Amino acid sequence: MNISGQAMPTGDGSATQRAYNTLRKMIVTGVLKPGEKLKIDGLRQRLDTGASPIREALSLLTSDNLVERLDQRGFRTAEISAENFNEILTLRCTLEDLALRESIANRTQDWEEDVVLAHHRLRRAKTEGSEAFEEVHKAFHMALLANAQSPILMKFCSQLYDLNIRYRYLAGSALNYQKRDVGEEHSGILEAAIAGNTQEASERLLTHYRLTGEFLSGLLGDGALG
Amino acid sequence: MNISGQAMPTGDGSATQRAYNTLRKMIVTGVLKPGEKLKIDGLRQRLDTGASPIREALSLLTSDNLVERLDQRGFRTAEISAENFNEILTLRCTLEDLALRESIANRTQDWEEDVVLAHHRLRRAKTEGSEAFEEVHKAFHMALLANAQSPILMKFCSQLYDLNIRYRYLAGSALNYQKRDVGEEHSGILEAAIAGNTQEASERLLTHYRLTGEFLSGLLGDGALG
DNA sequence: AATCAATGAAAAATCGATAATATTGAAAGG
DNA sequence: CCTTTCAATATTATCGATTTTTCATTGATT
Repeated sequence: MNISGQAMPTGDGSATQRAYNTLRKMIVTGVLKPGEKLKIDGLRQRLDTGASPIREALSLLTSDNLVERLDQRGFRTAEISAENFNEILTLRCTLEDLALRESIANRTQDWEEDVVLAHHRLRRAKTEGSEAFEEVHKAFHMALLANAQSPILMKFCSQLYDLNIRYRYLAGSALNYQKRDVGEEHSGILEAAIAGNTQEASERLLTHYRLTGEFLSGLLGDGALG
Repeated sequence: MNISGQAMPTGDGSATQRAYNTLRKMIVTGVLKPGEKLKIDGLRQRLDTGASPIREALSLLTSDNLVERLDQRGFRTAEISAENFNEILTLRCTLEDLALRESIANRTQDWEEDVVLAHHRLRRAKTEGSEAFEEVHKAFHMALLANAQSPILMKFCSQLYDLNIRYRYLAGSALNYQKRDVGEEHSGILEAAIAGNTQEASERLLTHYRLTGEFLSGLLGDGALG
């Protein structure tokens, strides 16, 4: 398991793992649209690989809730909906809250350093919305939770993070209209966490998520997405 | 998705799905031991099918945390440990508590009938420990949660249920030495749930899990398992 | 006009064979 | 005696071809 807690194949070892990484990115970033039929042959050509790696990668993605498998009728990307989004947001808040509190309860110097480092990288990554930014953003949030010593919980959080970020990508540039100081929000969470201030860290984290959540939820309700 | 909320292939349609169902059962029931190497060729012969369905089934099981995928070194069943067990128990209690409360909050006549029916089938299934019993037992617990209207949460609970039941199977007959009236525990949960008594239902459910949990945890600590 | 069955095309699922990779065990060297 | 190296073996991963299933279209029948 990698740093994010996701059961993500490492690097570019096998064709299956390359396919998994590529497809996951394509779905999360919206290159493959929600509900889109995923034809094996099309993907095979697109990723320049055989059918077996594609099928295996899609099987893995099925259990990440990013792909649906229809018995004998192939695969398609998961649909989006306001209900689905709200479910993700709610679960995320519950599980990350749990993980963060546990993480802080177990806090060690090593963990504090990891979190500070992750935060530094996040600050350095200027362009919000870019692929590089999203990567360090996720890394920061996962680092906060990593000390909970709970691999399954981490995996759930990582999965939910990806499901959520998919909606962020779909909203695209609309998100930039938000008048928020996200950097300030991150710093606040970091400070509270390393100070061992569980309650405040949790509140700040959940607010951080809910602010984006309400905004996206509004877009979904208007039918601006999908 | 089926009644349990698990992303389980339906029936015996494709070879992949048969393989998935069979392998999952074999792992959960301990026919395949924890940490055991899963050689493609061996399974291929054992299940009388090709390598592709086996590999796909194993990929699916990977994301259920029942199988580990080692880059270019094949598959093996997930290891067991006291930490892993405790993590499963803790998460299960948190998530099922959440789901049950939501389920009760949304309660409808249809749901009540579903739960009563599931409970009846559970009572009728005499022989505890048998495969048939375990099936209706899971069905009962999932029925309790089903009304939470939260597919992802259901899937998590179903997954955790299977992970947990695996330890129960490994403990095997040792469990029978417990002096408990499990039937009474189930009835208590049922009554509280359909009466809309959220707090009591939740407490009874968690006690139900923790009683078994403590017992199993004891066995694990003694090194009686694994 | 609507329903149903047959047909052909498209796609998915599966198989068998091959290529790539890891593991094992024996021999050589320190 | 232990470690390292290398070849033989076992196993995984992947490909290309075949089989099976689904889907869409057409034409017949009620």
